Amino acid sequence: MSTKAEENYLKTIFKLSEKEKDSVSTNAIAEELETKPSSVSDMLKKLSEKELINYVKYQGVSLTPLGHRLAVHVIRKHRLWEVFLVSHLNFKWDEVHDIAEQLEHIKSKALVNRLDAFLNFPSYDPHGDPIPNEKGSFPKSTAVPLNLLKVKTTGKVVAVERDEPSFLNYLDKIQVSIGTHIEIVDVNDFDHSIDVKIDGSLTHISLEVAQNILICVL
Amino acid sequence: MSTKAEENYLKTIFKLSEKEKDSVSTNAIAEELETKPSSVSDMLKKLSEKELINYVKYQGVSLTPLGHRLAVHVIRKHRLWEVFLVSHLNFKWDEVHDIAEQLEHIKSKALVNRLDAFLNFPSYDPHGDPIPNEKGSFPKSTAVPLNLLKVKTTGKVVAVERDEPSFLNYLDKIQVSIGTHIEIVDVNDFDHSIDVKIDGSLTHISLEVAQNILICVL
DNA sequence: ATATAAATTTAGATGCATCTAAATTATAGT
DNA sequence: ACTATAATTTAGATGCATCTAAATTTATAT
Repeated sequence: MSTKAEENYLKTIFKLSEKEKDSVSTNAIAEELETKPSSVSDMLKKLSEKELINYVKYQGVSLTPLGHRLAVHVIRKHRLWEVFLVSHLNFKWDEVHDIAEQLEHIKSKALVNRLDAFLNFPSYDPHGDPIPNEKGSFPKSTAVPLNLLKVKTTGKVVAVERDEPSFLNYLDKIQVSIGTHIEIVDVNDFDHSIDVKIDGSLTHISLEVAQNILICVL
Repeated sequence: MSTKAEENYLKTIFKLSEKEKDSVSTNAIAEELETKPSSVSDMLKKLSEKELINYVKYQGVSLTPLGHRLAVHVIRKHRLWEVFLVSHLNFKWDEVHDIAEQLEHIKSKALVNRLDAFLNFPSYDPHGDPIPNEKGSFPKSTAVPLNLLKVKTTGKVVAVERDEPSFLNYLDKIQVSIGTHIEIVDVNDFDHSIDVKIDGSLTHISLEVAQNILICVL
């Protein structure tokens, strides 16, 4: 049986693995979890003993198939609870992350699967993140970060890559949500900020924001 | 902020306080929590330092107003989640206790209150136990244990006092659930077992079972 | 009233998850 | 190839929740 801390480490390693090629560094994990590298070392040793990660000292880590399965299952629970909170309890998309962080550690296979059915097997959470099914496979998606699009391209927001209320509130302010139509009007070569047309009206957004908005080109 | 263990101790002290007059003994707590009296002593010291209980060494404990509030809040969460599990996720009444034991420790005032509203502010959980409102007050109830009724009395099951699947499954088997009508046909003076008529058909039940079925006399 | 039994607490461990400070290993620049 | 720096690990603590075994206090029974 896995502890809450172990599950959070696996989830973090999974997340970092998506970006950072094959192996994930101790420091990267420490930063993501807002803890110390020494604490991470301790935990990596334990996860390795449990055969949840492949760990060679000083060489970074990767998930074993077992660890991968566990990480995906925790992510599944997190995202399903987020759907529940937004669609049935009327939370806003910027309010659900912290609560889901707690709910994702509830242990009951039956609960997850019945919740999934109750919610009609959703494929995406309120931030547009894909929800793996019971077997652990994710729905396919062809989304691209907004900053990679060329001028004149038009697309639809399908997901956002950050959970922080500050980011989500900003999106609310500029009227960006899942499904919003966006057209690239101009790209500033100096700071890579972008002029976009959001549902008709012109807005200026920074590179950092653009990188965290995923678009499906129309 | 309270830990899971602390909350479980407070809940147990609350539960035992209902029966055992004013103060609750270390041994009683240990037995209820299936732990050792020495562990209980340790925890009582901590709860006392946090001013959640009144504790005099060797003299048993009682809840302070603060401890009482916290215990009631945990019970509220437990019972609301049980309602959700049964009424929206189609769990049976004998399946929800263990899951609710986990869910009751989720920390979010907003979550509890929105769940309460989503469920339409229920007054009783699937076992008939009263659900305190946001302020901590319980709905009044005039229920009496089945074993205290006299022959010929008729009543309606309004609650059961145990959560174990073995007990609840037995009730399912003899077709007793919340709302069932029961008539006392005969009481056996030797072992205090009881002959009852349940929705028309005659059944024989033990004292122990009768003690755990709460009746509202009609 | 006092010995004995029962209940309770203390002392000293263990495992988990974390920390700081120090040591070790890897890497990058010249 | 060598050294300075960065990354990582180890050693040694701490706090939480638990345990066993031993000591202490309270209750009981003649």
